Amino acid sequence: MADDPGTANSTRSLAAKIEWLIQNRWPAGSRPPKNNVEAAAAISEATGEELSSTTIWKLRTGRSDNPQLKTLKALASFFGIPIGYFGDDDEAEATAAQVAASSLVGEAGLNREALRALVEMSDGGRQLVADFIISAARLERGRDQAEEA
Amino acid sequence: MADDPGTANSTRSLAAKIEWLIQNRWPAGSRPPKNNVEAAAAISEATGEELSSTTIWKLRTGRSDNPQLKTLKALASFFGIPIGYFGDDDEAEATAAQVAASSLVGEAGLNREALRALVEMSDGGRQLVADFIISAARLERGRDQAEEA
DNA sequence: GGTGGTCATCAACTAAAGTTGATGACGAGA
DNA sequence: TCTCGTCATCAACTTTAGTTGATGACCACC
Repeated sequence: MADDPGTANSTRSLAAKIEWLIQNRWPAGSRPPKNNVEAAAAISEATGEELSSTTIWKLRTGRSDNPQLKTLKALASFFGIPIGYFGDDDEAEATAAQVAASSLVGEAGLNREALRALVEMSDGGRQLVADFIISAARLERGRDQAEEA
Repeated sequence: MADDPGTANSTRSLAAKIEWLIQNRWPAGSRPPKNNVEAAAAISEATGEELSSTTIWKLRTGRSDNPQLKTLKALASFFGIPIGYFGDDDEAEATAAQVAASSLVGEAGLNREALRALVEMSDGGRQLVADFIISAARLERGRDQAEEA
């Protein structure tokens, strides 16, 4: 795995990313690469989204580098990666903070319903929540310390 | 917020997602919605990717629902979200959590403090917070609907 | 009512993504 | 060397995303 777009890729073309997926993340027993016909057939069957071998070829060779959403979905689904993998490197950097934040939320153990509610809330609402959390935490800490003493 | 971003998240169309972004995540002072011409101009200027107002309109109204990668990149970059937001619902929900988290972390150090407090909190405390969020969101929804009427 | 400006909507066009079928290069037997 | 099969490559076609310019609805303001 000399080149690894999965970790610290920087200026890799879409073609390179897709090539890497095919070489390194082929499912079904992590089988090594295939020919384009077989690749297309496997993806089509696995995802239900029809993809021709020529499309695979164009993407691998950079003949086209602007696939449509349904194509991206099919690839992402097949290789088990998020669509964001195909995003810009700029964006990868920008989302790093979000990924960190999301792991925080994961640790925090908020349930799905609450998260979803949080998403649709106004900024003011979120501020309210933030204040609530802080005072709740402060209360909790104070109570614990009181018990210790 | 005509279209409920949170409730029927499972079958949220691309159009609804984009509409939600425009209504709820418009940058530049979180200004309320715009007309399509202004929206397109702002996105074009901010991202360097030319987008016509008709394209925005088609996406908002569902007249087209299969945008190309460069369009997705422009939208994601402009709204400060990962491209995965446009993916399937599982993935969208995951990234929605990231978006929420980033909103929490976003502006004030106060919010960062809230997240940290959340991590330290007991399970019971977190449950309390989750319930608080859900009812706050419900209240907010009710208030919005009342104002609309 | 009339006039003017704004803006969503649409029809017609362009560009390019994706498909289909053909071709030719290449390797493996015989 | 000849033949056969495989497969990347390509050209021609279809489809549709995205653009451009026009139209008419709507809302002021007079």
